[in-house]
Amino acid sequence: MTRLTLTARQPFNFLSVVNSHGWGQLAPFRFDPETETLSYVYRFANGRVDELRLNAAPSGVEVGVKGRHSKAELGELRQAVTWMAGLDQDFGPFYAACRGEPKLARARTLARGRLLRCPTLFEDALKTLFTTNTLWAGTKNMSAKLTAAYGTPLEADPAQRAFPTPAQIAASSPAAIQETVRAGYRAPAVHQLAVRVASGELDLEAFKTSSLPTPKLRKELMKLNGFGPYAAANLLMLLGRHDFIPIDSLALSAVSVEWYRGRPVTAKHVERRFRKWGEHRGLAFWFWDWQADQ
DNA sequence: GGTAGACCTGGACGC
DNA sequence: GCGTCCAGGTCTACC
Repeated sequence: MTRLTLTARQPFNFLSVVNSHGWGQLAPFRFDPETETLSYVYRFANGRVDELRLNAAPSGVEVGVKGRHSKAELGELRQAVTWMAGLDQDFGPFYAACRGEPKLARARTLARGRLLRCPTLFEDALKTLFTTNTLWAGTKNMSAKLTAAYGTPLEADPAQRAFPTPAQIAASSPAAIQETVRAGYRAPAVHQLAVRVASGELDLEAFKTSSLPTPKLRKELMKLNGFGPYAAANLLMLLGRHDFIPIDSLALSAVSVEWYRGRPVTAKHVERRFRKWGEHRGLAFWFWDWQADQ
């Protein structure tokens, strides 16, 4: 077993990352609450597949992976986990903005702000697509079925698979994806995204380091088939851009209970309530202590 | 710019 | 076991 200890910018809380949103429940992630271990079946750039085991370390994250690995593989692993757990993200300006707001009083003490991410934006994009117009059980199902149908198996335990690459999905067809993944009308969008990325026509990963202003980046994301305002805002949050709020039905309901005595509200009401948080809008919304949660 | 309806799946419910 | 209803964002057509 190889063990790496990666240091995070402080404050950092491993469980806050794991529990930041539901990604830890989506294949090929798996979380064991007893040991507080987050597992992920990772596919290296050279095609090798291994299971990563992530645990809290005093100053960041400890990564365990079976077998011997080359220097290049370990370097790739460091880079991947740093991205996934947002180890180098700085939330100082957000915490400063939270001062004086009781509804965000716990943000700094719990080191909230980081959102668990997948190694590739392609995987985050497909999972975001799987959250649209369905219940959470459906999102989990579609992620699990896509991984099981197209991902490369782990040699030691073939029941476990890595998330499929764009090429693996592109080699299939929308009809096959609809049938095996039960993705419904989303299947053509899933296949089209995979084909565009696999062919090199679309460099999704470049969005991670894009210098485009957030509104322009949002426009680019909304050009993708199946990505409307909610999905684009969700991906922007994962990219560390927090200017837009992913407004779904739960968001409308939470804002309705919080400020409008349960009366129906629209996206404009949500935006109005969080306008003052500027570039931290998404974070303020995401980590707000909602009445509806109590 | 706003609204209505179609797109799919799976869970809940009634019979 | 079967049929019906409902929740969930995006897209398109229409006003």
